[in-house]
Amino acid sequence: MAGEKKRDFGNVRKLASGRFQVRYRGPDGRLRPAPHTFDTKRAAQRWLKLKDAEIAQGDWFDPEAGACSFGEYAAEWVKDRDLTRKTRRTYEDLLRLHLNPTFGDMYLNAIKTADVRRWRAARLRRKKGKGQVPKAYRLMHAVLNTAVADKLIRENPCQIEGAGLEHSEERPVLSVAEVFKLADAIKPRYRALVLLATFGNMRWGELAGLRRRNLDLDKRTVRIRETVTDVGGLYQGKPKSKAGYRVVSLPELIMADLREHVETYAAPGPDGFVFVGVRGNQLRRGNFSKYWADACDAVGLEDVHLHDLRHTGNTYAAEAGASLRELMKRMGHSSSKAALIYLHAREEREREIADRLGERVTEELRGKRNDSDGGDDPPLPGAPV
DNA sequence: AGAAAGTACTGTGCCAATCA
DNA sequence: TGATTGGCACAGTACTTTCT
Repeated sequence: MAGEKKRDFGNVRKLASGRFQVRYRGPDGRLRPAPHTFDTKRAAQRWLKLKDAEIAQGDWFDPEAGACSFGEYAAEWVKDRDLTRKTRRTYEDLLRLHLNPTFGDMYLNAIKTADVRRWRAARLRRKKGKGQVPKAYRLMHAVLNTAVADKLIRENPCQIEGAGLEHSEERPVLSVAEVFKLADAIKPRYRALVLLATFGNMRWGELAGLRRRNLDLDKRTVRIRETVTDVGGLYQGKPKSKAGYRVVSLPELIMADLREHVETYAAPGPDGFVFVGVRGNQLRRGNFSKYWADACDAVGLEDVHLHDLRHTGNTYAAEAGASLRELMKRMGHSSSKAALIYLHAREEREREIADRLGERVTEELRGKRNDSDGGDDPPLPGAPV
């Protein structure tokens, strides 16, 4: 008591109602009332003590800090990030369509894990847009992680195991015959596009952005240097990653078609696009998809996407014995994970061949035993002729 | 190394504008 | 006047990077 001033941390007072109110001073010096009143003075003092300890340990959160709506905070979050147009757009859509209808007006500190769980369950019950749920969840998680870092909320309410995971179905692999059937069926102007997507392992955006000077018919190579994306108007971009810049060599098989295509359909000059519309306009997904659908119909293929050609071509390359590194280079992948999928496919194929081989041998042995005649079956696959 | 998070791309459908 | 093109909203998928 030697003149030491007692810290004015807070006080308890009796209200006219007979209940007790607590007020405490936060680290910022402002006096705040407790969120509720107390039956007894004892309970009120106890609460004040706990609050004191919380502040002393640096665990205190400004209760008003989280009093910012999720919608506003998320909008700022997106704005502050250095995102590409496309991603920005995706995030804005996810917020508007999936998150804000539920959380937009809620205060950050009011969102509980149970709310998130309920939201997710409701969304997953819907017929459409199920696939957007994990994406929206991940975005919300990321936004709220920032809110935690900003000390606006104590912890992230997005704590649902596996909610951010997506599993996509395996895409089909076409046979060489099917690829050529498609190439025959599609408008002649896009025949080369089908072949190049397959045997050059190219993405749509890479095909749409391909310029004549990057297609070397003598060296049989295609250089991937720029891509086209299509969001609120077309714009030129760069490949997905560093590895996306690449040179892919092409099989002789398709060179005649490519040559003919360039002579007949490509835009003029080295900077001209290899693939253009009837009126010389740059290709757009939305417009191309009709021709693609028609070709698929004509051939009787269902649920085949243009992108599947890229995978198909890669599976061919894997089956032809390309190494992991070579596959990565062809596809323009920067990590081995994606390419490993195709090696998997190759292994399965080899197992299939081995199985068939085994069956044939068994059959043949059985046949030998049954009729003494050896028969004149064709040779086994891989057997010396 | 595998899971999780983060980012960027592809696919579909519809409607309006424009061109041949 | 029908085919082509542009624009947009929404859905779906592929890939890279970071975390554990």
